[in-house]
Amino acid sequence: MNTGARSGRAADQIVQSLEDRIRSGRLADGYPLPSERELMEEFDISRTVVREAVQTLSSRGLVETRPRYRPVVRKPGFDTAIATISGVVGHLLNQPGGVRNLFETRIMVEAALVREAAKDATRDDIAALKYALDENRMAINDSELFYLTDTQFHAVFFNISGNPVLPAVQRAYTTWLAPQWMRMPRLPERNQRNYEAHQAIFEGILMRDPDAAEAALRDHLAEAWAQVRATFGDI
Amino acid sequence: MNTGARSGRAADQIVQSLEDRIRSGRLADGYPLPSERELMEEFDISRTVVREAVQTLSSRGLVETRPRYRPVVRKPGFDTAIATISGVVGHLLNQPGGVRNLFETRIMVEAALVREAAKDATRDDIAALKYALDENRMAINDSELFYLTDTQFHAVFFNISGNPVLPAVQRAYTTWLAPQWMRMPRLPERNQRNYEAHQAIFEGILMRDPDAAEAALRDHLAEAWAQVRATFGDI
DNA sequence: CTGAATAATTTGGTACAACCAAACCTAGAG
DNA sequence: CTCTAGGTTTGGTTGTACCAAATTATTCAG
Repeated sequence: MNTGARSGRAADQIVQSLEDRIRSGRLADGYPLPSERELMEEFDISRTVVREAVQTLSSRGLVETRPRYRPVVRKPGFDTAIATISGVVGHLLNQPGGVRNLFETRIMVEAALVREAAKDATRDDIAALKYALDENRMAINDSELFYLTDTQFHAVFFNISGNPVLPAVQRAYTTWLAPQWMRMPRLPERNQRNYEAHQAIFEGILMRDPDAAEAALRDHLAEAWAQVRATFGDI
Repeated sequence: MNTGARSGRAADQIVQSLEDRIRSGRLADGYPLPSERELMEEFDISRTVVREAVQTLSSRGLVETRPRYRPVVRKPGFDTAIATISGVVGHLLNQPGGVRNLFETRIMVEAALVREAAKDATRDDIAALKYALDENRMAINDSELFYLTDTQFHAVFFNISGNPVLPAVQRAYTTWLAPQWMRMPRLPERNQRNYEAHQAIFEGILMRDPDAAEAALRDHLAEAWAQVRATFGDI
């Protein structure tokens, strides 16, 4: 059937339909989509449209496509949402002030989290912090490992509230800001200083002193930023 | 030339190339993309691949496509990034606790902004707040207008820092949470209470008292949330 | 000469058939 | 039972063709 350009959007109906199936679970998470040829029969459309629909689903993060593999259904999570905008963010970060603007929001968010931690952290939360801090200390002489434990330490703050948005946000920050960090010289003495900064934040939380904890966090991140600037100049 | 499936990604190269041209300005913002047939000649590929590339660009927000019109180049901004994930976010909000999780992050972010405002707001910032507050008061009896001025008042906080990410974030919050707000009964007495809450926040900032301002903001948003729950139940 | 009506051309949306190469599946050899 | 060889399915790509809307060129009335 050749109906030409009806409304200009044949693929959208397919997208809608598949979207419903994914949300309802009729297309189960982790399983491959029906083959393109099956879909074109089922919906009575050309493969062109099927492929367009699949691509749309892919760009919305509802299916995961690798070249030459069957698309795999993915029920979207917050990480999916973040991955979706990574492309655009890449552009924004390359603009003047892009990295700085993003990093500033990170400071703001994490400062808020640290305050909340200082006010509300449970015994378990503090134990988690202590553990992460110890891991961090033991990695001072291994810069690769230190980077990991550093991230882990900060991650604790994003996990405390239990709100699933926040860990995703942290992963976004680390992903997007990683290119800068990765290309910076790894100096053990910096590790030492960073560890001490972490310790100061931890102290503030232990003391239930939001202002002190926040101040320590801000110092820490401001210094990190200064190091970035010293390496890359104004970005 | 039929080279079959070489590497599985012909469109990606085109996307890359066009992306560069957009970023460098050789494809100027606001102008239409070359026609599909021109592109297929220039890159020596089939129209299928051209269309696929264009769709990818569209999904990344680098071009704006309307059915039957030439795609228009759009240099991405933070709003573009937000628009890109709106689809996925829609899914997430329909999940249990989705709205709540998002609203909680909004409280957190805005609380942080209010604190910063209380600490650092300039004379101009405070004037802007005062103006928004007055507009808000004068709209108490017009629920439609009140909603607007309400949003405007909160917007001031997202603008103070000058970081362009934050206004985009606020637009995202208002867009994504609007469906709930829109369907809630508009009662003048609620307008009155909300105005008073805004006033309290403003007072806190005027007094340079971050704790007071934050507390007022949290009360305000918590009450808004309570109203949402009263209307929709657990969501 | 101007402006509106009209014709010609371009361009995006869709369909269909065919081909390649990688992934997948199946059956037979070891 | 494992492993390999071969055939089959499937995604990636091309080319051609057609329709209808958008754009441009042309014509003609005022």
